[in-house]
Amino acid sequence: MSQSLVRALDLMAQLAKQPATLDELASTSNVHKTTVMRLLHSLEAEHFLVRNNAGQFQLGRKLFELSSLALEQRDLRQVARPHLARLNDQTGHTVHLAELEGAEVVYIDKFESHHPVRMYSRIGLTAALHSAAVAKVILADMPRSRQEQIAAGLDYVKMTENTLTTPEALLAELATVRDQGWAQDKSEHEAIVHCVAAPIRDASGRVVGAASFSVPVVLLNYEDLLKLLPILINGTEAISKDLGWVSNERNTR
Amino acid sequence: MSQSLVRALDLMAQLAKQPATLDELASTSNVHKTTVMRLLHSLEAEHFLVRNNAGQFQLGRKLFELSSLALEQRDLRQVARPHLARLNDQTGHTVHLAELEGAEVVYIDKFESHHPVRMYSRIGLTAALHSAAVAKVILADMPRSRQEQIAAGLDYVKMTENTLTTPEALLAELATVRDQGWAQDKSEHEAIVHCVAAPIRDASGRVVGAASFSVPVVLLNYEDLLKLLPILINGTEAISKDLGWVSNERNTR
DNA sequence: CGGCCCCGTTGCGTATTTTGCAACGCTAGT
DNA sequence: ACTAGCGTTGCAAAATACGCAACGGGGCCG
Repeated sequence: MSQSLVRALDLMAQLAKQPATLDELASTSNVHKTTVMRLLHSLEAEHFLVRNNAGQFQLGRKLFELSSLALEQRDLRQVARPHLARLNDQTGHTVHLAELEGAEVVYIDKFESHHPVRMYSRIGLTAALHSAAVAKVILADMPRSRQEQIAAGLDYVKMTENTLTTPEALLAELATVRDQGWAQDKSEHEAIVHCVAAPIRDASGRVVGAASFSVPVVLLNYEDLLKLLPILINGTEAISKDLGWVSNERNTR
Repeated sequence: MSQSLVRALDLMAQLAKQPATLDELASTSNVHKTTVMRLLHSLEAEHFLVRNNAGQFQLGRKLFELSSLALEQRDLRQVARPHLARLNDQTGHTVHLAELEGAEVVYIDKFESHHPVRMYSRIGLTAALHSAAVAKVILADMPRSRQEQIAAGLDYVKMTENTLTTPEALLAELATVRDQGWAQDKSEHEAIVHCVAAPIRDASGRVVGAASFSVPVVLLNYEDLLKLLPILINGTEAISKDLGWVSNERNTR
């Protein structure tokens, strides 16, 4: 496609992990040193890159600026933010907001736990479609045919004892989620955390995103986790209302 | 430099402001439609771009991922985070963290005010060197010669009544900041907010960043703002210590 | 129903832009 | 003084990106 662009994006991805020197970048990317340098210069000129005190290259302010700007553009995020902050304040637990982006479910906002035990996640990462609670919630709203298509295409990496590993299991789970109006992740992704998620709908009644609590099992057992559900659903419904959703409307997909 | 790359970065900057269609992007960037499309395709393939429901192009998850990853790489940010969170909790006011990046002072972290009146800022933006308190703090640590060089190169846009408008005024201010160990922004940037900032030092004693409180004048008058100073400095010193700074060391730049 | 406008897409020939090579300069460390 | 690591430059070759012109499919309006 566009060679130089793709190469530059790849360099940025490398630099996101850690600052590096020219030669390091050139060798790990199999691109000639000279070429790498020219790309870096362009990135630097546009402030996507800076050299740090050690003389290494690292990503620069323009990247952060575009990211935060673009994130603000997402209506869902804007509307949800105060509600999610409230959920976080009330419970002290990690709150995530996820949205469908193409064929992936992406975390677009996060509020850190107030407890010392944290879980690992990051804005911009994708949620595993067969294990994350937020993904289940979003998939559950899709037409059955699409669900089957997606379920057939996953590779069901077994991340813990409880991970669903077959399309059938996933489809059955999605049916449950759809009926009950929320989803769980009972240590299906990471053994040490479990989650509950609930859908967010817009004026058309379609699910446009999901919010979740992620809690280390050492803090709350499954039973206590479920006690957070009313609070969560209260929050997601408030967000949905802000998006124009009317609750008494018959949700006829 | 690298034409296609620079063009692609420019497209991303456009899209950060708002989602757009192919033709819109082509016309505002003076690049042929076909070319724009090919660049967009490359960006899309790398997940820097997605099409939204309306069929428009918007920035995608990879951008967010790289940004948050790269931000985590910044040692200062990592170390400062819990301290800043505490400052934010204690006071409820907006807390900023800024760092020198090349010849610019960039906001690399932010904790929102708990009060309804917020101020406008964004991670990745640069601070105005002649008015922002965080910038003053960082500049104040530089050698006099460098200060003069920078002071001579600014364009002193007058943003409020109180904005410093001459190199002399700025240099005098920097001397004061250096002596007193903190800086103010008395409605010099925005008439409705004032700030106080304090330096963060690493093991070498050099100033590596600054943290600040930004408070709307309607919430606190200047006198009350200054009462936040002990809390702020307490926080920045704690961060400095975490970075290996030893307080009794004579600060002989 | 027909025509129009907006949006994205494709094929092709050209030449501009990017690429790789080889060699150089600088600094720091031994 | 020698070496190793890092970034930089000039140049010639060609691969890559470019612009053009034209197509196709919706959706909207008359």
